[in-house]
Amino acid sequence: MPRGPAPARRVTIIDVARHAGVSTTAVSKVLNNAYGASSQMQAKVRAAIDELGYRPSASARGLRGQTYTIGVMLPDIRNPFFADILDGINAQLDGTDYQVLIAASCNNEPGEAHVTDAMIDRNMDGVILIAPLTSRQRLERIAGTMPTVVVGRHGHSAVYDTVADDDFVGAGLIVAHLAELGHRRIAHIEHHETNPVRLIEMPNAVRADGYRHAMRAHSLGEHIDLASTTYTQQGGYLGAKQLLARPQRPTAIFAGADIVAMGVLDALTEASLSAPADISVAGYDNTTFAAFGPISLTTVDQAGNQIGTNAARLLLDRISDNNRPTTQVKLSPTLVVRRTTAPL
Amino acid sequence: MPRGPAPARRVTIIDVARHAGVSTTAVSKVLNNAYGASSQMQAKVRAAIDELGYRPSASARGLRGQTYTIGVMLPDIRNPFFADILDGINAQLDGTDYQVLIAASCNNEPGEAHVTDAMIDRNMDGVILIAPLTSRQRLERIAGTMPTVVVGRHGHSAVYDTVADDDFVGAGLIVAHLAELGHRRIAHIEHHETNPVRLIEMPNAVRADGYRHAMRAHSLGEHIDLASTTYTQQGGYLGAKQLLARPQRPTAIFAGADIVAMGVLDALTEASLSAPADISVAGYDNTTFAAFGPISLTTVDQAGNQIGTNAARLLLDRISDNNRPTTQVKLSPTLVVRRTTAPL
DNA sequence: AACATCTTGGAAAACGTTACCCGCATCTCG
DNA sequence: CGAGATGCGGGTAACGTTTTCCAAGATGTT
Repeated sequence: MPRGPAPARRVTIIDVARHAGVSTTAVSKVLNNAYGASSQMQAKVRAAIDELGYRPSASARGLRGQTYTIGVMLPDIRNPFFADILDGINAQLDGTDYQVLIAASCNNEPGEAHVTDAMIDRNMDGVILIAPLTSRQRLERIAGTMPTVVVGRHGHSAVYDTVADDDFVGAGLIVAHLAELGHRRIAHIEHHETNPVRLIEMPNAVRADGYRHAMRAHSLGEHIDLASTTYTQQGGYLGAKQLLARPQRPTAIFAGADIVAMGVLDALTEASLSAPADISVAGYDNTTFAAFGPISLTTVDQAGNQIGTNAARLLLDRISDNNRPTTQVKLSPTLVVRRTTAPL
Repeated sequence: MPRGPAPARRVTIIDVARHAGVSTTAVSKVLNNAYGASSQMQAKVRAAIDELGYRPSASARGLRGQTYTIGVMLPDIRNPFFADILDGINAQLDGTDYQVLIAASCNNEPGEAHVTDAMIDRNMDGVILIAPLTSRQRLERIAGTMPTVVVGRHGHSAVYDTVADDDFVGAGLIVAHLAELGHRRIAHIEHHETNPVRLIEMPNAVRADGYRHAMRAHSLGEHIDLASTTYTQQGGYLGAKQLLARPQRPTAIFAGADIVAMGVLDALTEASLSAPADISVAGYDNTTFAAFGPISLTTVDQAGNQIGTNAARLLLDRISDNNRPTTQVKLSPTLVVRRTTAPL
């Protein structure tokens, strides 16, 4: 069964112009709210647009100027925290002419390079890069090509704006909470990192730093105990197994991310232990699943929604004025106490 | 601090041609592996491309032909089942020149229209629409504009390919499993639906149908009991509260989706009940979180990965030959028994 | 040797927009 | 009333590709 016979040529600006009895310039002016179009002409043109169902071609527009497209690079589509950020972005961009397109699952540097190149090739008007691994140098090159906002990475740049949560403070909140409950042997599962720049800029490294600092501040320096794996469920599982095998088993585990805490709970179940009866467990991110009743994980809320809103706002600002100085937004995390942590 | 002074004009095909001492036509031919380029010239051109770091502009390409972009429309980025589909799509497209871009969170018909229009405007080479609510008529109009694959919706079309799981069979698997465990009062939480076309085509409706049919096949017709809410965690929560308030409380609840089952477990926790001790609970989709140890939900596996792989393959086929007859792929679900269901 | 065919490369015309500039009316102000 | 603004509309040249063509030389066929 072959497809319909009519390939149906697209309606172009020329068709609209002819139908309204004006020039293409006029139509373009109306489309862009540009100067030099009487209200009478605007009406005529808009009527023609509606009648013909005309929609401008983004490709053609891109060749001359804007594409009205904003790219969002996501490292991991499974982490529900990123969904919160997206909601914030969408909320801010709703009602504008911009369309958000997401590129997901670029979980390593070459993958990220591929995605950002693709966004540049497609003449996107701006990009929001979420927790990128890409080197600083490359990030700045990208930002030199198109308006860029980097989310969830610390450090200051003269060419791109940043939005991040204060992970140092956040880690401190968890340690303080656990210490207050009487815990002393508080262990941390971190995402392994050796790259020197990332050790300063990446959230995971800052959280680990915040953990160490807070432990010392509570005079618990001697109990600092880290398992170094990855920010995945698997990483949490493996990290917990390491920690449970220690001669001095910790009484509380601070997982660097909720998804890591899931892996910890998994390992506890397997070892016939439970939280908080045997071991207190805390996460980070306050994802939807942390709030889920049967889990009810103590965690840190990053206000993903606000992160997204801020990122989108900064991007729009930069699109409209590429020469303004860069901005760094740092948001304050809050502690969310639930049922996986208890007094010792 | 103003941004760098060099806007750095993009390298174009003209620059490459000049640098290699050939025509732009020649460069284009090499780029597209078109006929009429000696291997000697290919080498020259490729060298120039590498030296200059040239990348073709997708906008300009789109104006003449392909954009090498494939759009994926996702109704809900929080449902991890869709992530499995995406993985399948990416796996199939990896290594090709196509870039996948996702538009998410269009959870109603106007939202979907907005997204599909945006994809058409951007001259995408093809789209994969996942569980769309859009009317059949509009779907066919979209498919008339660009290659389209519809995922997770039953029914046959002459203009677009489809990939779906056999939800009717899947619902039967759950009912059979529960009946075998001795349950008779097996209730179902469905996604409310009144639109007549969708009652036939949407997975939720087919699952509800499969449930009814299987109940009768097991001579349990008199115990058919439905709560009609939505496929969300909230929907599961509300549905479960309804069912728990029935004079004849069910002994097993079949939730139409894992995310719904989460809500059910939530409601059980709140009512100081637990699964499977007090009530057996089953979901549908086998999402990552169903496999999560502390939850360990009995469910139906849809092989999201294979769904994605098939959808991407069909799309590539249609892009290369838009006149071949349409294909309907129907995959068979499998039962995954875990720890939320037990003998009565 | 004459003719047909194939190979290799290039010139030039699209594709659909927007930006720049120009021309004509119509005001405004001394 | 003349000169300068101002308002309004259009002509046309880009933007960076791909896609016809077409020409010229090489090769093969009678």
